[in-house]
Amino acid sequence: MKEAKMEKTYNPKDVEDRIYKMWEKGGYFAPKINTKKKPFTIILPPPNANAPLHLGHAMYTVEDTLIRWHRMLGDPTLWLPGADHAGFETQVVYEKELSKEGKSRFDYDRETLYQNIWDFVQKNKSTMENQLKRLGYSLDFSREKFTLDPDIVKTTYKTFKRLYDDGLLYRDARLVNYCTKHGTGFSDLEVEHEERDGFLYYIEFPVKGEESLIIATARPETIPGDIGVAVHPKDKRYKKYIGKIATNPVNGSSLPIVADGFVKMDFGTGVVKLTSAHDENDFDVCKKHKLPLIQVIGFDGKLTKEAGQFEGLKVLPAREKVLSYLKEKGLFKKEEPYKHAVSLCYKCGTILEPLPLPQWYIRMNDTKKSLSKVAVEKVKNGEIKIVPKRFEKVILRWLTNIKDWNISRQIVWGMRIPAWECKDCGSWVVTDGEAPVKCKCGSSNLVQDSDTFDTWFSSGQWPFSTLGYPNHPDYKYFYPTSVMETAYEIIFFWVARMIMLGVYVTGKIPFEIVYLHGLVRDPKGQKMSKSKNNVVDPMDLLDKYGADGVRMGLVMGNPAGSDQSLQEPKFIAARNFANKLWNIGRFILGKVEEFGDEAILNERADPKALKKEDQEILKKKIRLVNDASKSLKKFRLSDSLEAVYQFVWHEFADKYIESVKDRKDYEVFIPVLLEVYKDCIKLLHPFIPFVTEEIWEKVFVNEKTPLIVSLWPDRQD
RNA sequence: GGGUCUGUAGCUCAGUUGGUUAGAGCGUCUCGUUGACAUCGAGAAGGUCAUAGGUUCGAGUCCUAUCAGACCCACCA
Repeated sequence: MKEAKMEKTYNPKDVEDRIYKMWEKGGYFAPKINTKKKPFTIILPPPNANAPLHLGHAMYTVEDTLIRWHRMLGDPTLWLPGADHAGFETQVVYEKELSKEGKSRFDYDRETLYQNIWDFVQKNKSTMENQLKRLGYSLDFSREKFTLDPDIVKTTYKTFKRLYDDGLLYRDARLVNYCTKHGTGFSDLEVEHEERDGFLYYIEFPVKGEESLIIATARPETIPGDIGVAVHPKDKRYKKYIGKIATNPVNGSSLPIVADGFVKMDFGTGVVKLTSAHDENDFDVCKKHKLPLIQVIGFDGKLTKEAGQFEGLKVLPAREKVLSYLKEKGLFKKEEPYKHAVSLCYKCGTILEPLPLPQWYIRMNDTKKSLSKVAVEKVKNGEIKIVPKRFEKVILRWLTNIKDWNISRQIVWGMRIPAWECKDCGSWVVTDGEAPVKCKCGSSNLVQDSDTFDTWFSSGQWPFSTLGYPNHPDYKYFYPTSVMETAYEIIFFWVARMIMLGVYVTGKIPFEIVYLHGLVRDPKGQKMSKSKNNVVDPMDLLDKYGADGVRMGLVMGNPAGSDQSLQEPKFIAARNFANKLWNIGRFILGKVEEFGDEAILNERADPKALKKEDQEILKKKIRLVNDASKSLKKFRLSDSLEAVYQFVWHEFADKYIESVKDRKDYEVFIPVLLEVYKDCIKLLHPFIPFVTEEIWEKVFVNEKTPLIVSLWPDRQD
């Protein structure tokens, strides 16, 4: 009893590390597989292994709360940690590091660059692990995974090959959203759109044997790459032009005039120039009318030799030069202000150029067994539930309008695509990772695609690849997982793709519930970003308020799916609450000491001796257990925590404990104190694990097992 | 162009299927307490729940419109 003395205030720093090590040593994070019980599983959204954790990652607290709750319910509970190599993101971060040393990625060959990034990532990975531990997360690190672990890579490759064999994967030279600064293409999702003020330029295109056509364009610099002109088939104004030949006003080339329904008669002059290689609509139309591709903008962002006299100019200077050339020739008619959306690189804001580049695409929406259709079904029929519900509409909308997914990236960092091109017959050999010996044409002149996967292609398979699909006992037992908890920001990037790939590969849903949390913003409600210099390091908060304070401060008053702005008073209140809770323990031990009867710690009160206030508080406690549990079942974590908070502070402490101070019948009220206190400690443990575990050790000295594996109040015998 | 969300006490926000005097934290004011806790207690002030209609016996909660703000999606030259 003496060595269990409690300090006057709860000091997280003296406690957290020791308690966490005790949990780890006891092996409590690792579930015991019991086929008679339904497991509870969460796969941690793998943080990007290119930087320390940010405050948003502390929202993983929601997961730890659910995990600890289920562990206390007696479910075999697995929370599997991991880290994401985060292909493009990490390469960008690493290149920034390089530029600080005055270097760039071009100073290294592929292998060296890869190895350097690998080392960089390993360092970050171990920092992150320690940070996750400091937050108290009861992750089973014995099962930790990294997206570039050999078994994960193998699984990802197998999926790639299967998609290919099933006809759901193809290689095509379409126009890709290409960032000339980063030197890679993106999927549609990574493209940012922004309204910009620009001009619509009206240019005269001479036509043999007819009056000239006037064409409105926002991109005169692409005129050297024009390959045709289009009008609407029903447009009376231009009927007579169809089939005739217009002249390219810049280089005099011949431009067939075709009719196509895609032309908007009421836009501009109702005549469109066709730039096969730099506009998606035009690209499609040209394909239909068998007009060839002329690339006038290169992958370096400069005009190609196809642009003739404009070769070597960047896009905007080229625009000026072309316009002044046209003005000289008298073919420039007018310009008018024009607001339109431009596509930007989400990383650097560079205007993306649609450029023709062969990429691997996953077919999404155009076949019976399309990935998206199956995913839509699983959400619609309720097999997968989304919390909060409003995001169901969001994800369904996206899934039903989805386009084919470009998974090729022209970067080094990531999983190299297991596809080889035969340099003799031009066909491709796709494998599940092994280098092929020969092409079907017999040639062994095979060269591997230099591209890597979109990082989301591998993380999209995370729920089953981490569990060892298809044969590992973990996969067989823990899949489908129970909950996927993540930020609503990545619902398309990640959640939707996990559903599609999970169902496609395993035939089962990857998770039953999707719980989405919101952003953690700065105190003014601004998004945190390095450029705004308003980033709060979660580790600083940890030092100030303890892990419990940070966890509680983030969860309290924050319902699923809503953003919150960081409020220090919330963390202060949470820290104070931990201290209040702690002091209730001190009070009880003080009473035990006062009456000098330690045996009372093991005894129950005689029901007949209970006073009215004893019965009252016991009754209220039962109701509390009920309410708190119900809220957790509905994923209303904040409600659960708040109910306990109110009860502990304003019922138990302010009223009952005050009422007990003058009483002498300690053999009655001390057992009551202990009974109520114990259940409160349990109800709070999922939220604030450290202080509760420490109290458990100090006050409930006769308990056989640590609090982390004790039974939830309503599960007691 | 389409869609979603938000607007509740001075501040930051809860408020699940509509139901008695609308809640919390912080802040403010008064008083108390230094033997559980000053990271404390007792009490108080403070809200036409954005606005205008509607449904209902009854609406912060449902419907419509308006205003203000945030965000997401989108190939219209």
